[in-house]
Amino acid sequence: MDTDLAFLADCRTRLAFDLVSHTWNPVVIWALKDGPGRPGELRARIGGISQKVLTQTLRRLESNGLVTRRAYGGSPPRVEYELTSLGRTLLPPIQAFGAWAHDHGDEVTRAQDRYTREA
Amino acid sequence: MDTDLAFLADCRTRLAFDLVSHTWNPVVIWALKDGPGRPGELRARIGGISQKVLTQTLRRLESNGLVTRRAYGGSPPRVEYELTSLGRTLLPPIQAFGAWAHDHGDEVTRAQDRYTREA
DNA sequence: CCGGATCCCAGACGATACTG
DNA sequence: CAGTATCGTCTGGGATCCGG
Repeated sequence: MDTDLAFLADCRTRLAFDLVSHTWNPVVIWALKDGPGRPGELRARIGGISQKVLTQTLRRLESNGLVTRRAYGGSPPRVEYELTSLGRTLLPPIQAFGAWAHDHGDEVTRAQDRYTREA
Repeated sequence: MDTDLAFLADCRTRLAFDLVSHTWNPVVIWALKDGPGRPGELRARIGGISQKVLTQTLRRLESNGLVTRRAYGGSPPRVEYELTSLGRTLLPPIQAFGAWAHDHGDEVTRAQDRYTREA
């Protein structure tokens, strides 16, 4: 019963999955793993994310206590985002998925192809 | 650079996150972890999932090669879903998130409260 | 350079009713 | 009991323009 079903019925668990279930959350977290970053810089590291969505994502992460936003006034404006210690604790689980993807990604792709062909 | 950025730029990695980023995917996978299950039964185990969404989710998992669907004809109809071996390899990563939620879920909740109060 | 405001689309999810 | 169809809602995400 420990890691059994209460496991998923548990609200906190759902909460954790919500964190990952936003497409860009894990991507942005990972992009910050090596240290603070500025929005423009992050956009460059991550490919294919619009500026608006990046901001949204960072704000969301901030509201969850995973990221801090520091603004230095002035012109041009300068902003830096950084993982909190809480945010850093999420790196290993994210990494676990990355490793899984590395090991089994092809199988999923093949399964999809097979499924499509049979349909 | 290994687990660095190519990590997330990689399409296969995105693919893995897509698997989890559907709200119900991990929940259903976890509900199947102890063996095959019938839809009605699964709905009972999982709380708050509609029948339609459960079917959708199972089909999606099937199309990704994570679950098999076996139909025994007759009346009343009998169907069983079961994790594939590929699907089972996803259990540890999912469990990693569950563990994280168990350990840090409260902190996220508190962070959210703090954020809301400040806003 | 940052990021807010707006318009727009796709799809995830729910409720219900209906077929086999 | 399993599954489909339909209708409706809501939100994530993309594109773009504008202001600080």
